[in-house]
Amino acid sequence: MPRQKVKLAWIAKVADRKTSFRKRKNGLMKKVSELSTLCGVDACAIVYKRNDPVPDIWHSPSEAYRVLMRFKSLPRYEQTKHMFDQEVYLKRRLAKQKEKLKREEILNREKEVKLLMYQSLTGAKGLHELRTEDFGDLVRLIEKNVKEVEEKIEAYSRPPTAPQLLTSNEPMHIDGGDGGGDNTLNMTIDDDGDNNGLDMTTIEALMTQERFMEMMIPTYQPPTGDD
Amino acid sequence: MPRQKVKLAWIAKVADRKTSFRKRKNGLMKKVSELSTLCGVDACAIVYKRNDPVPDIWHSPSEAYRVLMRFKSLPRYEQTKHMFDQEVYLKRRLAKQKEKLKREEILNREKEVKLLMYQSLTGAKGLHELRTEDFGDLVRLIEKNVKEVEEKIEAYSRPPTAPQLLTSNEPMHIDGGDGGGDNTLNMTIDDDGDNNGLDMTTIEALMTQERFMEMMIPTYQPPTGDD
DNA sequence: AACTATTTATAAGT
DNA sequence: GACTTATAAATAGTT
Repeated sequence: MPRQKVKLAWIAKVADRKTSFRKRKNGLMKKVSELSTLCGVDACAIVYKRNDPVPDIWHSPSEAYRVLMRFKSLPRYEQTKHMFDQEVYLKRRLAKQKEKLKREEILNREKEVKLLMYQSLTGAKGLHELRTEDFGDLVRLIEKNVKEVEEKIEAYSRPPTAPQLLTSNEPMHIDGGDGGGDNTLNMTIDDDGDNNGLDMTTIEALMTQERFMEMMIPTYQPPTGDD
Repeated sequence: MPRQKVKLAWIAKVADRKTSFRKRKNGLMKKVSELSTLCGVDACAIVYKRNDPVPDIWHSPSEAYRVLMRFKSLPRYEQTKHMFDQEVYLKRRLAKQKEKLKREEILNREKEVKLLMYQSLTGAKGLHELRTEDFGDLVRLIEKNVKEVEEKIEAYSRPPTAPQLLTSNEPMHIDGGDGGGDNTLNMTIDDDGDNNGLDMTTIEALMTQERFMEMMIPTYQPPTGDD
């Protein structure tokens, strides 16, 4: 798959197919050999080239034969028990990929909403331009941020003469706790549908508070006359 | 083989071996699948895990069974005809690697001798310091260079009013003709043992000729008073 | 199992 | 087809 990612489909051009076959058969045989050596297991591979009744087989003749006999002596049920087929195999890979995609989509959604929030706060985009489906998520993100800011204020305003004993498994954290790498407003959107009364009025009130905006956006500059 | 190149030997640590087995079996199955899809061939792989009588097998149950029956129906001679075994396989790889090594050694030797030549020419190393076994090769290299320089001089000094008709399969070439990539003094040492009379005196005579040295070494500076 | 630094495998091109 | 090269894939060790 170098130079270009190849589609997993029958190679139409004869020359290309032959070349690919030769290379990949060698690679496969090497892999079988390595697996067998490294892990000390019986393994064999059989490959029939087109128009050639004699297959290429990996493993010493005696061992391959032994492996095959071992297989043949199993009852049919056990033979097919651990067999993959194209469909089962691809379904597994597909399921795995879908899971991965889902994770990525969640992360993307977080970034999307965060961007919306910044755009709203800086006035680059008015709240009336928001799509309805974005609104709920945006509200939840803002609630989360507000809550964290409040916790931060609470933590800082606590009298230093009476330091709270922090337990080791609950350090004073202000991060969303989703395991994100950076420490800047990185928080998950808990999609539990619980919109507890934060509405447009609240948001617009927050937006008028420069102190809040300064905390939310490190690079925010309050409007001055010389702009 | 990431993080560290692994030795092709039985993995002693159980946990490592199990991990490697799982990963590599998956990889192998994927490879068989790809080979089968891309090249449209019948292929199957059978892997017996330790202490498990039921093997993991690649391919749809029906196809794998067909492949195995196809194999079983062959006469024993044909069955073993294309079989690899560890020994044969490793011998092939070894032979290939040895060939490669030989080529590299030849190229290394060329570079070594070329370096000796430069060192001798610049006086960084006196001819009396040369090991006997290097001397023959050095002489042959110098002879080759001299011959090529003479041919070049001949080619340039030919009267332009009577241009020679060059045949297409014999263009005016001054390179050593060994297929080397660059055009700078790249030539093979023909190890035919034919040392036809070029001796220390000839070499030392050449070394006193600044014009020759300038041609041999592009960066050569003739000694001046301000050095 | 997910991640990541590396080594391998390999598609094109020569 | 063998070699080279640039790139995709596999995977050893780590967390």
